[in-house]
Amino acid sequence: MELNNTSQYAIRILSYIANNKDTLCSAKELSHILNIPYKFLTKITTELVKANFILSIRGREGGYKLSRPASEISIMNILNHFNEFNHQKECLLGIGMCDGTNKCGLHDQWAKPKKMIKTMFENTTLANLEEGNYKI
Amino acid sequence: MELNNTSQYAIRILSYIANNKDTLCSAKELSHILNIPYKFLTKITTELVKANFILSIRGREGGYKLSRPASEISIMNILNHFNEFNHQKECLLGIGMCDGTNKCGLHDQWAKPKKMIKTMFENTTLANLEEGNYKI
DNA sequence: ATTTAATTCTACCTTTTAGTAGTATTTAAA
DNA sequence: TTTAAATACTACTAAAAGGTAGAATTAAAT
Repeated sequence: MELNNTSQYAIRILSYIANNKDTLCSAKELSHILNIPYKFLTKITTELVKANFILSIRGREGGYKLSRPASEISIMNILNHFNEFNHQKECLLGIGMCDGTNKCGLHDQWAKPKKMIKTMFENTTLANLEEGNYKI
Repeated sequence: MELNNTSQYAIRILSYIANNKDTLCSAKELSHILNIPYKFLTKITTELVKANFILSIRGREGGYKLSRPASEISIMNILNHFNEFNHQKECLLGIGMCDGTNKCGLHDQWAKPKKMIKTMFENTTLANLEEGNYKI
């Protein structure tokens, strides 16, 4: 009932980069400030580059920056890429597809919170995380 | 963003036992009907016995039954036992405690859905899963 | 040109979760 | 009293997630 480490890290990385759009962010900097193991972080950023969330500039003075406006990257976009929350009809109890005609014991109770979370993840973008003094 | 296998199995096992309160349920029967590997199932039922959700009757003709009325076992009770959803103040982004004065970027957005899920898990008991032809 | 500091690639190690195997214990039926 | 069928215990294996190591590549600064 929580996000896995990789997804959490990915959101925090992208969020930090979004908040520093005027400068390139190096892996070293990200690792220090976000307190994410350097080697694990670079593994994730490399994937974020391939998924086109960020662009990388290689070589000395290189680093990362967003590939598009922060307002165009939703939390749902990120989670989908890491296979979190993209099993729309998957059952809370893991018995396969769950719909009105063929549902698990928790289907009805789960429907409303699930929808709420889905909407929240879709409507929240990196731009929403920009202002404010949040934990990092 | 989903329940782990063990928790899912536990809920389904308890739910089935609740629905068959007039007979003892054997591990063999549970394994067959719920399609859960026998050995893994007995590992879980043994834990459910220790946690006092169910009673076991050993020996030939033995099996399991609820240790108390289905209405007194909530989904939250079960999840708490398996360490799902018992980190009340844990942050969605995994940066530790999250409250009004010290919060992560998603704290405010997450608050409402989280509360809703919590309430749902607390208010739903095995008795609520009894009637109806749900997937098993 | 060389050095330095950055990203990328390939491969491995560690921890947690999921699942299996075999045996011991218990108890009712035969 | 033996046997069959049930739960319980201990230990192991497999897969997935989390994390590390080291070398290769890139490109600006010197």
